[in-house]
This record gives sequence, structure tokens and C-alpha cells, in this order.
Amino acid sequence: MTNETSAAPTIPKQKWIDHGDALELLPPADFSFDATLGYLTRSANECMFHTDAESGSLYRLIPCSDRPGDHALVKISGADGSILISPAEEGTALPEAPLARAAVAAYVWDWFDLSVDMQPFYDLARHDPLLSEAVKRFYGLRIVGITDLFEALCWGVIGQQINLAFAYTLKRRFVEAFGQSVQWNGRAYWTFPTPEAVAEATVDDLTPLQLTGKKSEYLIGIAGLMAEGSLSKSKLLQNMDDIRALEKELTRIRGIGPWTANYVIMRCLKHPAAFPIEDVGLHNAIKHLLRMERKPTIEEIERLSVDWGNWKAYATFYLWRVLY
DNA sequence: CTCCAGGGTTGGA
DNA sequence: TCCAACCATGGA
Repeated sequence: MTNETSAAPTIPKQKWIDHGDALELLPPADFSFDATLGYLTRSANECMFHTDAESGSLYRLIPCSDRPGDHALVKISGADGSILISPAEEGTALPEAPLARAAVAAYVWDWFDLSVDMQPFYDLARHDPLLSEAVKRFYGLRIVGITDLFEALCWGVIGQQINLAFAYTLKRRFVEAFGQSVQWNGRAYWTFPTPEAVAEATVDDLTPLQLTGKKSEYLIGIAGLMAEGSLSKSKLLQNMDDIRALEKELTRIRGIGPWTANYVIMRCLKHPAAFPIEDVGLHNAIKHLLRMERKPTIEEIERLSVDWGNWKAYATFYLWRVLY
């Protein structure tokens, strides 16, 4: 049985095969599972999934529907040009409901951004002084998404103005305080906290995690907006034709500035023109690649990126990968 | 001890 | 619109 679904007319179809005991995704030929796994393995303190370099596979809880607690613990591995999704525990079964299986397949498809035709990006990057080395090194890597909007927003806020190592520590404490977990094989697998759970918290609940008072307020405020329904991924996705409008809508929210807005538009909404131009990591990558004595100015980055067009998000992601 | 970190808000020119 | 001051805390 071959399943083909499409979320929007402009988005190429998802291609996957249901083998019963496993789902097999058929990504574009230039997709590299190893490059993706390499990216996902970069932080040892990541709490939302587990990578196993030895077996070349990846384990995480994946939602099967919108209902909290409805999820499957799966193993994801690369297999000769395709991606295999199977139960984490051998001998057990994937969810039976066709909708649940489709949801799992769609989640991974979106997570790895498999609908994008990368050829135009590679064509332009090959001759770009900043990008040529990065696309050679990480060929086949796509923007690894943060599918859940609340998770993307929280991760953006948490990561503001602190180093990445500490940011991962804070995220772990936040998830362990407000998320749900499943134990398997001596390890906990977590779902990201729901907006409802965080909206009920107070600043005094968050500051013991070493989140600052401001960040605690931001996280609770964002959780409230999402819990009441005034902020949702489906609503934002209706504005995909106007990235400026998206940016404006997000930056109206307390705690979300231009950097966080573009970060979320890039990692969650997957708009290809998202560009967190103020990002320190981007600055450091450019400084490194051009062997500069100082970090580039915004104006210099604007000049360097004039030809990136609708590929600014991909350019940023590949440049980050050079240093992180 | 100093400097920096995948920024944001606030208040003033 | 643009800038400085302030926020606050771990890592190197």
C-alpha cells in the first residue's frame, strides 16, 4: 500500500509505504539520513530524543493525534535511500489506526523537511563564498524542524542571550518539570509540556529552574496565549505568503523579538525566507569562514546575503552547522 | 575575575 | 527610527 497525502497544493506529496511492522519514508534522492543524525547528535544534553550512533538510529515519542498522551515510541533509521520508522521495542507493534500511522509518517516527513526541492539552493550555494564549503560538508542535510509551535517558541525564549550548553540544561529542567515521560530501556522519553500545563504555573515555579524572572514571565505568557487559542500554528500557517505579517504577529508578543520570531518561522513554520540576521551564531560562523578579526555588521551580512532570496533560512541553518 | 552567550524590553533622544 | 541601559546567569 502506498500512501500519498499533500497538505497544500504547493507542497510536494509525502511518499511512504506501510509495511505493517514498519513505515518506510521515501525522501528525495539528495536527502542524507547520516547528515541529519549528525546534526541531531550534536548535543549530548538534548532531552526530546535519543540518538544511537552505533546503530545509526534515533528514538523519540511521536504524537499520533492532537490528544495529549497519544503517542508512539519509535525507532527511526536510515535504510539505503529510505527512512524506516519502527517500534522502539522489537516485537511490539506500531499503532494500528491508519490515521495514527499517517500522523507518525507525516511528523517525521515534516521534522526532516522532506518536501523541499533542494536543487536550487545547492545551485546557488555552490558559487557562494560563504556557503560553498558548508554545503559540501553537510550535503543532504535539511532544516531539522521543531514541529510543535509551543516547543519552538519556548526553545527560542530559553536560548536568548545564553550559551547553547546552558540552554539545553534549562530546556531539560523545563521539560522534566512540566512534561510527561515514558520509561523504556533505562531511559526516559519526554513529551514537551503543553501550553495548558505551563499557563497554570507561576513565575515562582519557573525561577528555581534557573530561568530568569523575565523568561519565566515570557514562557507563561506565551503558554496562556496558546492555551486560550489566540495563538496557534494553524493560524500562523495561513499567513505563509507574507513573512513580514508573520514577523509582526509574533513580535507583538512579549518576549518575542525579531530573532525569536524568525527562528520560529524558520524551524517550525518552515518559511524559506526566514532570516534571524541578529543571530550571534550566524555572526560567528561568518567571522570564521571569512577569517575576520571581528564579527560582521548587520549591513555586511545584508550584502553577503543579497543573492540568497528565498533560501535565507537554509543558508543560516548550514552556516550554524559549521560551528555547532 | 573577565568576557561572552543562537536577545528582549524599556525609556529617552 | 535608533541607541543605551538593564536584565541575570552559566560557561570558558
